[in-house]
Amino acid sequence: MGLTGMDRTDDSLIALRRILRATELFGKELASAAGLSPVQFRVLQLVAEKGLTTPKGLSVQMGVTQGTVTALLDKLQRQGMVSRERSEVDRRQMNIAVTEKGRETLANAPDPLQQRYVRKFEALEDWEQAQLIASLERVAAMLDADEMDASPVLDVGELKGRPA
Amino acid sequence: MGLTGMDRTDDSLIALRRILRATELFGKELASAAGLSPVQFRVLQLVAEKGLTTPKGLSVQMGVTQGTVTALLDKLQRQGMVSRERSEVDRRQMNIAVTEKGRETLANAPDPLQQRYVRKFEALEDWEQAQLIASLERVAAMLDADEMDASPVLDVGELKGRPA
DNA sequence: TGGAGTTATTTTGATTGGCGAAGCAACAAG
DNA sequence: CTTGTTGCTTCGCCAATCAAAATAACTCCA
Repeated sequence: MGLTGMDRTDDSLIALRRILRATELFGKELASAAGLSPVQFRVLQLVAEKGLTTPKGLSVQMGVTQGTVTALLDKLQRQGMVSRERSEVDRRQMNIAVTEKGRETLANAPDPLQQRYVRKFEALEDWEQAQLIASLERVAAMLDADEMDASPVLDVGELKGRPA
Repeated sequence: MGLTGMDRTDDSLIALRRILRATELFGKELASAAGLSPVQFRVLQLVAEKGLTTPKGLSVQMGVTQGTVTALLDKLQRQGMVSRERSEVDRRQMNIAVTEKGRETLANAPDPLQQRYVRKFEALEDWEQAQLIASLERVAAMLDADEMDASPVLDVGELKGRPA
């Protein structure tokens, strides 16, 4: 059986792996460019996106334990990237916010992955963009949606409220 | 500016992140199912794919240093998953091969990500599959191809020899 | 032959990310 | 006020990673 079924599946998996690999490598690039580790950078981004979060929120979003988040925040705080303040409404909680320095770091750290991708994506024809989005969302759905706990995490996706 | 340009880019990035996240989580699942860490599993897979490799080859393929690979192979070897033998032709090199146990482990470790994905992918209409592949490859190209060192890594992709 | 330089691997000594369990403080419900 | 729950931190541990140094083997040139 020549170019049918299985081969196509392979092709799609290969493309997927390429995507995964590219993003992984760029993550490292990014990290060192910003003077933060990939994970630290990600935390900083999440905090910035939210404006204000809690360790708990981050741990759920990132799928790691709270202890891990604490450690990461320790480092970010030591570097002056985020601030930690006890919440007034519920004093068990800590409010995490980005500092000015953190914001600058984010602003000055060009995310090579996104920048390159964004540039190219925006150069595409309208219908191509639409097509790509449809495909990516479809793949994403095949990977996570059903059959899974529907994820504690979607966050970004939820903000945008995808259909399905 | 309503639903144009930027929003689309966002949508595509969100889908991308969803894909990334799903694979990351499944990696962990997989790992524990197989009794190996995600990275160890990946190494084992790579070795199996190649049939015979060297630490150097693996380090390039994975984008990590050789020291790291050595450590990983130590563990896999201790668990009887791979064998290390000095190469006859160049005795600086070590030949890494999967053992029977390693092969079994791979066979019995259901890759939930791939399985789920594969099942769904194969259920798609022909034209849908083609469309998805085209889109994924396009995205992959936008992420890695040009502008980058053309990557030391493609490996799987090279086996299949994609065009472009 | 015999260096000099290069390449493949391992070793060593860090750091980071991650987990689980234990501990502590604050809230919630009786 | 007790009991249970929740949010966070601490602690001890392990895996993954790196950079740099040490070894060993190869290559090449004179």
